[in-house]
Amino acid sequence: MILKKKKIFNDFAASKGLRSTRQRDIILDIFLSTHQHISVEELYLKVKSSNPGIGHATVYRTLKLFAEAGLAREILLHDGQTRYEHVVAGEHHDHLVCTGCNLIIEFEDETIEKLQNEIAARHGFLINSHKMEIYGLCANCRR
Amino acid sequence: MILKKKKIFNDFAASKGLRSTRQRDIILDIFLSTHQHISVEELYLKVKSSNPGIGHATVYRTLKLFAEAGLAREILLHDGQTRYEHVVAGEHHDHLVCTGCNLIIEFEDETIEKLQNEIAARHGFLINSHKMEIYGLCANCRR
DNA sequence: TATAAATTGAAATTGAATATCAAAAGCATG
DNA sequence: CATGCTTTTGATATTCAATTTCAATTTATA
Repeated sequence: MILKKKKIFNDFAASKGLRSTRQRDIILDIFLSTHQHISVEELYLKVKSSNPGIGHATVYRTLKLFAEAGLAREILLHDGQTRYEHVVAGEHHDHLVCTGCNLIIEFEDETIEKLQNEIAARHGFLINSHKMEIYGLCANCRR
Repeated sequence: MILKKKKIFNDFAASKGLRSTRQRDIILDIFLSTHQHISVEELYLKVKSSNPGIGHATVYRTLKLFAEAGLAREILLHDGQTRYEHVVAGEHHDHLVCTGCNLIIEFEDETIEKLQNEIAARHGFLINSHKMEIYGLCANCRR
């Protein structure tokens, strides 16, 4: 699984004529070891703790590459930080976001995906990606 | 319609103990006269052209009030600018965004809304709002 | 190994958004 | 309508994420 993702990135790098560097390997390893929805800053700190030499800009640049390669997806929630989540082939999930405690629950719904395709087709759109977030209060915060 | 919205804002202001000011009236007028998805900067420039005295900060502050009052909704697309769209009571639409030319098409789908409610219920969520954006290429850009 | 090209990282820069705070304006009261 | 209190405004400074710059380093290839 992780190996497969590394291969995806290597293939992407090769096809783009990118060079293989120690920094990108490290950042990829650490990104793959994280949970969902990590912000660039969070990942940067994680990287920095084991590899103090790696700079800010490199983490930003590298995450953009991961997104281009199809390994990661940028998500904008409402805290002013860009976050990245893992892309799992053939799977797309959306988010329930609790405005009380910032809990994020992922869900997947095939019917919604289908409807999206229909809507896009109706407007002549070729879908590349989508995102959906539902905001509200989770069971805990409702009390 | 516009009058109704002004009333909504006035009622909101009254309930919050906010004062009625020339600036807020002007910004509301101009906001109501705009098309969908205006960025704060765009609105600021519009306001400034007829009322050079009105400041940056006031436009930001006032748009936040409109959102609180339920007249406007913040949307984050992918250009680093916060945009505001008009909220129409009882109606919610989502967006098809063309990554080629930045065309934005609105759509509404009741079935999706229903599914969202079911999903939320399944997780014990109380929905407050949601947003959905589908990214891809519009009919023109596909060619 | 030498060369050319890509990559890195520190620092500077950008740009959106917010905070600060003195001056101005709104509002209630006498 | 003058007074006094509070909110609001706007110029400016500040914050903070993200990007750009560019000299030094590293990688790939011959």
